[in-house]
Amino acid sequence: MASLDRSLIAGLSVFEGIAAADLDRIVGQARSIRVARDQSVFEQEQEAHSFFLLLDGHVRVVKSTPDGHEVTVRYISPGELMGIAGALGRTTYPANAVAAVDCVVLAWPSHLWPTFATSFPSFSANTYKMVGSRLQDAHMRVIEMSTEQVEQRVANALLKLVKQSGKKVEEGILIDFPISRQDIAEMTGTTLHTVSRLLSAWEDQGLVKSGRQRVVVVEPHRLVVVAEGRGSKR
Amino acid sequence: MASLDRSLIAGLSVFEGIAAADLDRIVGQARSIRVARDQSVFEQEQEAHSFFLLLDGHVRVVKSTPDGHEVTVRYISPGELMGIAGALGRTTYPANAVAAVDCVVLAWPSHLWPTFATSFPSFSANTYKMVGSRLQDAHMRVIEMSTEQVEQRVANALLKLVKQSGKKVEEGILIDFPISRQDIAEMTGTTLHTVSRLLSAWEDQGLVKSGRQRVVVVEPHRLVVVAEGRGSKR
DNA sequence: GGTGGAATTTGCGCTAGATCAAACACGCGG
DNA sequence: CCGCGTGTTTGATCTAGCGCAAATTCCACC
Repeated sequence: MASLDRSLIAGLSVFEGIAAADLDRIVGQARSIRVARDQSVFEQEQEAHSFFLLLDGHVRVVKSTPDGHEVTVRYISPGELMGIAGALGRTTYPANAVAAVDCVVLAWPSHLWPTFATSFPSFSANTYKMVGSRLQDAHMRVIEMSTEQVEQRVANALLKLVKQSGKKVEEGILIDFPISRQDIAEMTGTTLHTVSRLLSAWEDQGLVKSGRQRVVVVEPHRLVVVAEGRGSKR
Repeated sequence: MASLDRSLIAGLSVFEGIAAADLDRIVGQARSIRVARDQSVFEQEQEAHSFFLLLDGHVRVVKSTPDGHEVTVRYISPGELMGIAGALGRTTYPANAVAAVDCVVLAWPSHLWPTFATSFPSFSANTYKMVGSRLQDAHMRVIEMSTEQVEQRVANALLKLVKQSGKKVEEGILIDFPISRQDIAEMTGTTLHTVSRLLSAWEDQGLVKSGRQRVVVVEPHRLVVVAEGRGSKR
């Protein structure tokens, strides 16, 4: 196994407040895995043998319903933990995690979690803080779904993606991984058709520029206006 | 202050695996509070000075949006923790908690959380397990909102309430606290009008019996059929 | 350079459910 | 027992956005 360096994880907010020596001990027990685009990191209902840290790439976390619907729960960015089912008392993964692009992840066996949690209190505190913010996110999603219309939800989703993985390009801010209309639909609880119509309309107004699996937000602030329901309509 | 007895909390799943002496120490630091119906236990954005355990009654956890919408996040039943913002690294409460009926709660100052967590590992494990299942719940809600229609969501909400707080009466299973059409609408992301129409229809079919702030589920299994989208329609 | 498949666009009709509006019942306090 | 307020029912419209269908564009690979 290639030697893993603590520099891989030093500076990540999850590992904040942990001594260098401890970082070494932590990294020492991980193995690093390369995951090709469209391959899955872990799968819904599968035994949760490991938990993961995304080092590079982007991962889409998706839940499938029995009746064949797919709902995207979140996108994971580099530096984030995923698959921490064990820390929450679960024995199986609650969702599928699939690589949106080629990715590099670190994996630790789940049985290390209790040890880590007691040996490195700030690690566990940071992790639960993150869990808290995900709970928060999920509640926000519920609220959005209950009170906002599709147009606002899609605008919000784009803004969230921009904030998370925006990359400056000359035309504006590019969402830095391939994302289809269908993907956006699964994030917002609508259909690819409606997303397509919205993007077309926004493109006409100069808010965004989009192509096949590619979205560039040209005028974020005007998109914010739409997200708040103060768009041209209404 | 009346002496609080460890029997108040022994047997609750959150305190599972904790020695009697420790239970005494835990209870010893709590104060018990009576909360009248419609009064709030804690409020959104307020400083999270305490966390709570509901001993008796039912509490509705509601989030308010800036534009005046209210979304019910969950109902708390006796034995459940609430307001554990501190455990998740938050300093303010994320929602309002209002008593659906007269309630009795135990309250601990938030600053005790870190001590409790390290002194009673199983307490913290149990708590995070509960957080995990709430995260799970929230995701389920998002999925429901994205993929199911109102009829199914309302049926699901009733079934959840029945499971949580159902009380057998001669006509069927009563939801054991006052709940209005409006309340159900806020749980399911719809309007009181639609809820009223659904309940009327179900009453005609003999699935439920309902009155002012009162719902009795007569035939749970048939309601399950509706919840799964295999109702008479479609 | 062509070609097949996937992603996208766009039109059209339709319906679930919101919105608006009004009448109604229940239960409480006087 | 009466009235009043809050919760509920029910009707009548109106529309956002879904479902279906067909045309089109783009890309990857041969």
